[in-house]
Amino acid sequence: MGIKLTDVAKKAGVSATTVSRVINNYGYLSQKTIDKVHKAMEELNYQPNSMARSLQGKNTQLIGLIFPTVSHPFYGEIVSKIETKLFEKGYKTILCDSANNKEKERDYLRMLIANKVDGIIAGAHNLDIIEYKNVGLPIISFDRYLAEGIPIVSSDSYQGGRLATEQLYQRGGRKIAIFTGTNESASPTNQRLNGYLSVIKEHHLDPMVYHFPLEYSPFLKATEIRQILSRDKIDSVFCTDDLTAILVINKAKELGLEIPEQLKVIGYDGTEFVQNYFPQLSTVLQPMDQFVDLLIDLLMKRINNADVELDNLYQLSVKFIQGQTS
Amino acid sequence: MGIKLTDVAKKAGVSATTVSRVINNYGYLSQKTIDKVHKAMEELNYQPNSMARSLQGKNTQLIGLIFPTVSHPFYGEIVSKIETKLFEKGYKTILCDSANNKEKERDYLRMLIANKVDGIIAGAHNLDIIEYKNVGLPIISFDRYLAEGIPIVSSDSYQGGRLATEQLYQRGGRKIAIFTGTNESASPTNQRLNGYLSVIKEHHLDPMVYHFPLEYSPFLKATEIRQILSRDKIDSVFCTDDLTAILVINKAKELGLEIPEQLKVIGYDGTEFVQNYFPQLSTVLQPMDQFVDLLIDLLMKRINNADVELDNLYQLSVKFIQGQTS
DNA sequence: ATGAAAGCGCTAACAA
DNA sequence: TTGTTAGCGCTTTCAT
Repeated sequence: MGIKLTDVAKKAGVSATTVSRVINNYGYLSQKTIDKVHKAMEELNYQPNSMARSLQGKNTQLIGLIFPTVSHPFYGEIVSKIETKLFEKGYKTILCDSANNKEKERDYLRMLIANKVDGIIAGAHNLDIIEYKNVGLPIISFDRYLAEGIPIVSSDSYQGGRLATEQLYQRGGRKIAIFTGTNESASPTNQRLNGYLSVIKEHHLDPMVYHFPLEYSPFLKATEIRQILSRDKIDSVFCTDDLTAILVINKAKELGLEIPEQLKVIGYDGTEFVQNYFPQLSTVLQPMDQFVDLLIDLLMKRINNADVELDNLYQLSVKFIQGQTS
Repeated sequence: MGIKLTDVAKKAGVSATTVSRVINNYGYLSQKTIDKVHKAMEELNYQPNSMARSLQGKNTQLIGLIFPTVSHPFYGEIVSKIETKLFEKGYKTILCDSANNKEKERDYLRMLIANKVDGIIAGAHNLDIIEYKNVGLPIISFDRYLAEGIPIVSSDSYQGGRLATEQLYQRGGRKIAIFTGTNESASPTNQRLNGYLSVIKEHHLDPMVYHFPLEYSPFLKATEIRQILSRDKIDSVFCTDDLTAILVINKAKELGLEIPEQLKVIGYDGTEFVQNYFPQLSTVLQPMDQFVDLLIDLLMKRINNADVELDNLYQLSVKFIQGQTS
């Protein structure tokens, strides 16, 4: 293997203990010794072995991130932000793209335990609640219900759903549809639907709810959207994510529908990516940076004190962004 | 800490060694013992400590991935694919978003060494070559020159550049511009420019080369693109990445330019994301899955035999995808 | 101010 | 077929 502590000790003419003290900046040391050791470390290009360090029961400074996939710009963006902030705090990130696959998620969870990560931030779940309960590690969840006692950070999806739907109504929409994912009753995301329904009800409109299974490919989804748009009388669509909204816009154009005159579209997420490359899209902006700050703050609290009292749900407020599609 | 091997040994009434043998499926064991141990492991919900294992000098089964940022769909997609494939092979992925930041990249490199990763796949570099040379770990590079002896996997950028430019010419383009990144002479990416130049020369056209610094925000880039489009006489643009192409299309629309009649645009990358959500874009498709397979194959070869002879450069062929923007 | 020795959880000779 | 023992690289009492 590489250069180790004893090599440095030998070179500097001191004991291993002393080198360890220098590295950890701990105990009494003469400046002369410190310099000697530093010099030896540099000459040997020495890197302490993290494995050996964490064997003592010290923190691994490793955090597991479980998200569906970073190939999705929304998750890519939040993962990137989390990773960056964690790195600044001296943590490394183990990336786990669960791919919405139960087996893979279970394997990952095991692996993270085996690797003695200090904590987990999870934005995906397909496992039974019990499996998350048994992890016995600090976990914070993003936008999903995992298990009792695991705090959830999410946007105020109910308000977000209301905001988008109300906008569509104000702009003249009367046949307002919602395009959303599969019904996961316990997750905050589902509140977008409830927000939509409440506004629909207030205005005495007919709800038009379309569910798209998670495992649908974008192509399949697009095909179905095209069918819906050409078949059903719809003048407005609230999509519970921006990418679906983009599909709707593409298909509407193919069908010769004028946007926003004949069809109004509002998305949900408002990533930097969408703001930069699809600035025309009206959307509900989720506070990504606040998510990240809060997720990490909460996780750090749990890591430093496993018994700290945390709320079950943290809801951050959203903002409507007026584009040209509504 | 958690449950350890000796706890299992005690519970099963055997020695630690025996438990170790069961875990590693190694040496002679009676079925009875195996069952006993398995039973104890399950009852205790035991997970071996990877740290302790790798201290013996065994592989950590950890791979470091250094890429600019997974918030970019191209890198998000390739990182996601790499991660998935590595996981299937029993490796875990440490994600390093270098953010094109020299300090961060250096810190990451140190950290990966300290964590004794088995290898590195790097798709970013801002460090001096010497630093990569000194890593002393299997490294494979994606699309960048890192140092002598570190194999590069990339698309055939020269051909790609020719392909796109030739297409623009065939479709009637005579004022063909290229929008590209900063000049990094040693990197394959730069060959896209050379491919462009060669076709321009063949047809006796004037080269129109626009460089955009890497650190430009999309907004800044868009502003500049708008200026260029309204100021200079250009009838075609070859963008060396798809996102820039999207910006060009957005700004062209703002300026009332008809696409492809008044302005033809071709991008480069052809991620699944762009194919799904921007199907109208003409682009040069990079073979993502082949990249991933090759990167991992090469890395595994180096991991299993540090002295294995590998080529310096692996160029995979690209494919032109005809959309509606050219 | 520094060093010797024990031990973190696991594996691998070597014995039995 | 199983157990004993030493040791991976580092930290941490306890001495000196």
